[in-house]
Amino acid sequence: MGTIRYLEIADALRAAILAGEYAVGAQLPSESDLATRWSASRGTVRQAVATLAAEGLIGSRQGARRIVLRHERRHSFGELNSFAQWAEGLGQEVTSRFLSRVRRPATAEEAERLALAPDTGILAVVRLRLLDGEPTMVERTAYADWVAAAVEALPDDVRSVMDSLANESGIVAHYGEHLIDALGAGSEDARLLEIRRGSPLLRQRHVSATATGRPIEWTDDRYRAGSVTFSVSNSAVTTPLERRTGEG
Amino acid sequence: MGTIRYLEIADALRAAILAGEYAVGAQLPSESDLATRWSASRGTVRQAVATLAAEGLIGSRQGARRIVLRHERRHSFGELNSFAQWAEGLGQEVTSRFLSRVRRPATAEEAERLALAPDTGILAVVRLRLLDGEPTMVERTAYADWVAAAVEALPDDVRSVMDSLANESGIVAHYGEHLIDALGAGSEDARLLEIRRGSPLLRQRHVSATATGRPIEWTDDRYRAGSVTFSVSNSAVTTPLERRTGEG
DNA sequence: TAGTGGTCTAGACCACAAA
DNA sequence: TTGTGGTCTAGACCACTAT
Repeated sequence: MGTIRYLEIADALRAAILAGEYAVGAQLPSESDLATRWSASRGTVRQAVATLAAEGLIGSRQGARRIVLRHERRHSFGELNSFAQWAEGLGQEVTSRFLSRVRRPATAEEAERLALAPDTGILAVVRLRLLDGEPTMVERTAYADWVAAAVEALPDDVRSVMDSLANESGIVAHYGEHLIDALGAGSEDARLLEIRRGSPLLRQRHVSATATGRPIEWTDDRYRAGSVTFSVSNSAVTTPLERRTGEG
Repeated sequence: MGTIRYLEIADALRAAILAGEYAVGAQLPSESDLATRWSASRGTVRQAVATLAAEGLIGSRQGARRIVLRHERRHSFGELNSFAQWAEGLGQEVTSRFLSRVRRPATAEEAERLALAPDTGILAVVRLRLLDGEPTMVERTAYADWVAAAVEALPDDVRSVMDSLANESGIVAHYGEHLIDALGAGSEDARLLEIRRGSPLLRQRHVSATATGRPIEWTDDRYRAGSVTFSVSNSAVTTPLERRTGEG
């Protein structure tokens, strides 16, 4: 089947690392070892270990064996972009309270983030997300004009809009950009999350785009402080995280 | 010189993208085009474009040309790990108010994050960072026992501890892990940052490690809300960011 | 000095996209 | 159908680490 050699090797190595077969700091077998062991070429082995390096699990330096950096697995793209998918992976019960869904002209920021002409009609949706019954996050999403109809066709209580869009309309997110900062709860935030106005919130704004780079949605998610933490690992060669001034 | 072929190609492509020679969504030349144009093998060209893909600048899908996703450059590892280096890149004046520096036994969390035995002596340092004179961030760092002496040898008002450690002692950070969340200001935070207790703060905790994976420092940085934003870009293939429950 | 990862080549075949 | 990126091979030489 779709048995891709380097992914097989990467999966096996990842499984061994997550199972604790290598201590943090321990050395992995050499590339040539792995190549003979899997009867694969060195290039294929390198692709496998590059995958794990990109996941932050292992590190390498010229001349020395690769070393294990962490034991924890990394979440998938889907888990990052879909609250429902993430919560399910945790085994927590996720519910949604649907608050509003209106068509209106895009604000200047929405138009820019969605690469639309100013005042293009977008679909604005507000939802409250609960984890195990606890109000956890307020989600305000602007869907681009060209997906608005597909979103409106979904039932109000749909578990995951992005999952349903993928299944029903073939609209799939391939790229994302995330902006993370903190702010005080506004009055609507406070009422919905059952906290005081001005209480600290963790805000994650993100835009999802298709494989062709076309923006699908722009969302502003506000989490109660203490309910989630974002984690990023980096190295001198891969630096996915960036710090910016102000509110991005 | 250290003229590495694929980095040359990557640099040229990156420069062209940042200069706006390709619109967002525009297609890059094909791999074979680039290979002949640079008289390099296809493998080398692929390594170049993989570099840009890891930076989030371009995306790709089998069968179609690569496309440009963004025009902005990404910060370097150093800029992410060193507040001073980051602020300098912005052209803002960064000052530090030194608050305390004491040796004490590691807390349970510090010992774990630094991979030390419980109660090992660490060096705890607290600093207030100001941007253009504005109190912006409170930084609480625990340096591992084996670097404590080197840090103590530095002057109190050193611009960047990590830079100085690299220059003076050859201790260089190669890997980092970052945990980002929000919380309310404690009384010390509030006093130092000149805000009210409970005001929202953006917290970035991170551990830096050497090329061999040995943890150097564990820090808790708290930013005034609105002063910084973190940004991460991801794709279906590279997902460096992760969301976790609770406070990590 | 031997082992290891980093770079590079020149081919090959396949899966997928677009016309 | 043609072009494109994705996977894979079997070599080669170099830079660096470890001993």
